[in-house]
Amino acid sequence: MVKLSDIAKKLNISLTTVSRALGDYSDVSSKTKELVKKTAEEMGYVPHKFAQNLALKKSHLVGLVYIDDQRSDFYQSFSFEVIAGVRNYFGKTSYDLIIIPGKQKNKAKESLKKICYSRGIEGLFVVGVSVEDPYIKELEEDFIPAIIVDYPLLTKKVSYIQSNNIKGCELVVKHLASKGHSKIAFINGHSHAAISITRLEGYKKAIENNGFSYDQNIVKTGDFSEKSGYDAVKEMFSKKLDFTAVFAASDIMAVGAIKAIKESGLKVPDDIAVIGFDDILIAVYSSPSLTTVRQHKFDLGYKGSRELFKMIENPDYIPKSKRIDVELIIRDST
Amino acid sequence: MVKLSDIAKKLNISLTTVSRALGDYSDVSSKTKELVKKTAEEMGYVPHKFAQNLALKKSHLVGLVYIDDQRSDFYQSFSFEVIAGVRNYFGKTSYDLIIIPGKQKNKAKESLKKICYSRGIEGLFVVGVSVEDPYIKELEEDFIPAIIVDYPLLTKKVSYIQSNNIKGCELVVKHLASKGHSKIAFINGHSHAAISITRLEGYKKAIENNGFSYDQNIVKTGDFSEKSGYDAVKEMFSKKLDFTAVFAASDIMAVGAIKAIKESGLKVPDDIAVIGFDDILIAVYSSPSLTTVRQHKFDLGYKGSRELFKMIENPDYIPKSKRIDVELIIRDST
DNA sequence: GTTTTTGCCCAAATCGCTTTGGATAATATA
DNA sequence: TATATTATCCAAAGCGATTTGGGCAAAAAC
Repeated sequence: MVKLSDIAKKLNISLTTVSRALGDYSDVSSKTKELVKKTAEEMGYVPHKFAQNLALKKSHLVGLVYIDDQRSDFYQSFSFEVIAGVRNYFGKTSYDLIIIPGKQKNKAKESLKKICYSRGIEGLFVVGVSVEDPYIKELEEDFIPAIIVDYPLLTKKVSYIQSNNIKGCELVVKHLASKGHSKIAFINGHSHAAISITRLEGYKKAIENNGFSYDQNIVKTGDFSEKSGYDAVKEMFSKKLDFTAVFAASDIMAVGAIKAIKESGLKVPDDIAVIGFDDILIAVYSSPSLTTVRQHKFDLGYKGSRELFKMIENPDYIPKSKRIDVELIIRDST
Repeated sequence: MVKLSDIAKKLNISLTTVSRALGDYSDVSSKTKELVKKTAEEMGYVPHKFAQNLALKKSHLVGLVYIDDQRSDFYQSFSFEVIAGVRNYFGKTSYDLIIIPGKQKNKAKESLKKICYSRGIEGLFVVGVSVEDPYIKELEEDFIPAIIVDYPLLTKKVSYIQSNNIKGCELVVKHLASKGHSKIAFINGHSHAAISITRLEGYKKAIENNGFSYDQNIVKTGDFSEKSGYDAVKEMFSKKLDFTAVFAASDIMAVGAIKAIKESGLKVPDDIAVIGFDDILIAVYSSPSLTTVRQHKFDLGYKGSRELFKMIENPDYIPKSKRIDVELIIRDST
């Protein structure tokens, strides 16, 4: 590896001058600058980031915290796209993305703080951690700028971003209402996810806004899995509850719901309409294809990163929480 | 941040001794060692990796190169799981994973070499790059240990890992044969993917092994997209070609094939059986659910990383290419 | 009672870069 | 002509660790 001192030696000038020439400082003559730059190029000089970072006390590193639990079908689709947004945004900056090691069986998680301090990480982008994740506790200590997806934590250094869930619910109910549905069952996700609360709230609000009455009986709690969607519908059938549409808080649960409905000899959407939430890949390929609320996952990552970037670059910046617009994607299940 | 010198000052011993005590060197008395360790703990000392790396000339960084092209449904499912394996493996080592910036529109990709050199990256895990990707050219220069998924490049420092595609094809044909099929159409992926060649070869071999004859007419080339699977089947229908089963080189194309078959009023699997490749999420949720060759994506990542690790730790190690076993997952489409 | 070994500790150099605080010579000002 | 500016350049001090090569006293060997 060629280093500054190599260039200096070759050109018979000081290392300092080489450094300053490459940095376009004004106290280097343009002749020298050009010469240095040309030689640097020729010699294939590439600055050594570690050394730079050490000297500058800046790591230019953003940590990426995410879940890749194999059992979680959802995060596979969701996180990947969010991360694509993060990657895209930071790809344009001078920051690199480093993956924070995930859970290791047997081994207790290393503390976030240690990980960050030891690598000089300057900010954290967090997606897919659940309420009880120990990382959340640490984040609350407010020791590093961070942006969290779907977990409402707002402190001096930490903020969050999420889709406009309330609007999503409103869109769903309005759409179903326009199709003549008034008895809309709701299958919510588990309470480990902060969004579940919001979505329930959104559902209630939308039900009322559209002049329907909230019926506790047709509101079920699943766990975002296909089976839980399936079970919820089965249960409502067995109780002979009255509903003509099912709104599931995730596409995967919606798919489960459809399965249960089909098994009962009913048709989607003719007998019962089904709507999901997320618009992950499955929504397109399920049959019937799924009407759903699209979350702009890439944007969650991209715009969240933009906010994080501001926080990192300007320590005085007070972060705001962000809300990303959602969109109703109408397909064959309604 | 507390550093070695802080501990040294507090304990009134030299910085050297502190460093060596923490490093468990034998030339430090056990009394001092304990004392140092205790104080380090108390003071919340965390070693500064940059400084360590600078001194050790080791970055402990592995670069992750992958595609997150939004149009590519496949890589979303595939890469994520592979990366999960990579993350899991390296999570157990002292190496961190850094994400190599992806393509930026307008901006030419920075050369891999520069990226690696400037960050001192010690190895590369590559997944999802296509044949004509400029990165591949650079990798051929053999400048850094690397493992590539599904691209057969074997040099002194670079190796690859892939599923046992040949066996996958064999399993498929044998399974279909056992169901009484002998006219098995094949929809291959595009030739930008190195695996397409292997899979075609595997198909041919399997066809012959099972005593059938290879019929050029029912072998089509798609591009891994749903539409291409759909089109291929439509075309074969329009040509009134004779086949009772379709083997698609990807689940997504298989889904397209199913769609085309259904549209023609035929039933899957009763009239025509369909088999895919990959076993991505969609396979479970499509209807009928898809019989497919499961690639153990996590293993590709995990075992590939293990090989990469060896290559990094031991520069003399001659890398071998790896083959990961596949598994036929029988569902409702056959 | 010397000499050697051993145990324990540390000053200083190094990794590759940035930055501070002059130094020097050329140019402008008085 | 003497002085003040300005334009260029550079030596040296960090950044926070590791490592080399002694140093020194106590213990072991002679």
